[in-house]
Amino acid sequence: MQPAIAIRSIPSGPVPDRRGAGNNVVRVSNACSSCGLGAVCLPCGVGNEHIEAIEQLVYQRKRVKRGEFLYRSGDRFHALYTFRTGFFKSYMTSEDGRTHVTGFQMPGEILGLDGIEDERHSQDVVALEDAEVCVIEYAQLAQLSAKVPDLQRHLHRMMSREIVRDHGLMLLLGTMRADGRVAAFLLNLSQRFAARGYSASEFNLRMTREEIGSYLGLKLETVSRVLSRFQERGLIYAQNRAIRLLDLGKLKAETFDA
Amino acid sequence: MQPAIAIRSIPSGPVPDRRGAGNNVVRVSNACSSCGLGAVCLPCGVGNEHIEAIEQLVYQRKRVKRGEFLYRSGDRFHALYTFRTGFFKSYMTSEDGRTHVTGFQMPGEILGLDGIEDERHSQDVVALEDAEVCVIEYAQLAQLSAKVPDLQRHLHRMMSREIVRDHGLMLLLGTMRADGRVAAFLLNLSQRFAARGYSASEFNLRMTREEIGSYLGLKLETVSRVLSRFQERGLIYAQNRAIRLLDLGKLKAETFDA
DNA sequence: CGACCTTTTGAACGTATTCAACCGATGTGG
DNA sequence: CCACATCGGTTGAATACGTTCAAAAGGTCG
Repeated sequence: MQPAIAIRSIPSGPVPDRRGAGNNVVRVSNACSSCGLGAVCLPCGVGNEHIEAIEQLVYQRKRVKRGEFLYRSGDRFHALYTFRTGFFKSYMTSEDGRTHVTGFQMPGEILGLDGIEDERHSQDVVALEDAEVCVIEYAQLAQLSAKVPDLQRHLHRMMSREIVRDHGLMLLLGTMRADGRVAAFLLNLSQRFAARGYSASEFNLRMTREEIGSYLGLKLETVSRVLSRFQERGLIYAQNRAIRLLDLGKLKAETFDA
Repeated sequence: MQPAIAIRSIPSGPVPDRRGAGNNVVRVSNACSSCGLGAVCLPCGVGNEHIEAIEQLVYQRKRVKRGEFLYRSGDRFHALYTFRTGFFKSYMTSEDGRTHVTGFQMPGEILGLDGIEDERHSQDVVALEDAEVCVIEYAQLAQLSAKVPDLQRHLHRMMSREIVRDHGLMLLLGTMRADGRVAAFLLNLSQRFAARGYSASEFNLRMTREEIGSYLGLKLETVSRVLSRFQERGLIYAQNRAIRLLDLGKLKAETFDA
């Protein structure tokens, strides 16, 4: 048995302004410019001269506690969401009740795109960690993006990114063995933590083995076994939710055909 | 051995205007209004008063012969595509050379959305059947959709639909057994043929067992075996590319947990 | 008409799943 | 504060499913 390690939990993001508070709707007027997520969030790629306009879009903040839903399948679509702090998972349920986790979302990533098609959401989105969510009314976003080409472009890009991401996941689900899937999953998390300024090699998982398995098309026991195997081989150190990546090269190699 | 059946191949769509021909660029000005794909294509959902504007977008037609690429991974993105006749497959290739078919496209469906993100296409798209493609310059589409809210809405909807479609496929790849996958695949094709006015129960596959397998995350032998099994049980009749669905109910039942 | 590609089918194999037991951490109520 | 219940995670053994390897037949296209 290896010694336990202490991995600091990811610190909370900056606390937003609370001026002009309504009842349960808190206005956060110039939030975006002080948010620190600029590089990964909506304003990214939009010129500074339009930041103000974007800030007007995010007219409402919402707190979603761990275990609560941001939205549910069948809910009427009216807004897109991003968030400063917290962690979400999204999942689909089929007619006959099978469920599949479609993604885990980190601060700055967009949620709600599944609802545009037919004005109803087709997934459930639940917080795995308390979250501060920025609500972007779709009607307003559409209106503004018609006036600000950069914003339109950015919105399209985000949707396209989601499509490309999904294709990547399909490739993983369609062609990789269990070891490759888990390795790819860990490397993906690592990269996304790094993009947010956290350690690329040490982090805490926010989800259970079962949720990982659902995401990767594996059973929870298989995920557990693969993690144990990686640990035996010295590729990672895993203690429950705490993960330390010890050999990124070998982990990457696992994603090749193996 | 059952007797061979003759399945009519899907008739070609209407032949577009060719007035105002350039060199290899053929202008097809009021193509959309006479195309017959309205219900499934770009103009769908956009008021008649704007049809003309949309027709201006499709300023170029392109012929892509069977086996030729519409675009390739890495190609610079500049346009979205739809088509009146033909059949395409799209696929991704990973760093280490594994490939995965991400979709089979029928007339009226949109191609190219994967390229918006970083101005490069991330997939290869190849014709499985000679095709007449409508090229929609992205810059123009973006410009027009800023002026025509219905068009903007419709564009967003198409991207969202692609996202939702991909999630459905992920669910299939992540949770279904071989029989369920193949059944779901056949039913999906059936539905899409029906939406285009063709028989829902009799059609010719345009793709090989290997391509089906790549799409479904199975090997070609497995696809072949499942089809044989379905045939023995009287769910379908399959003779090479010709498919006849004999029991939609039982086929649907295959997609439930089995 | 001939070469090549696609499809089918069989048999052996390997990988992930299933079922089950156990452990440890977390949280609740007495 | 401790006892207990619950949940999440690990591990083992047997099983089931899809893959791999191989051979042969049937189609298709130049």
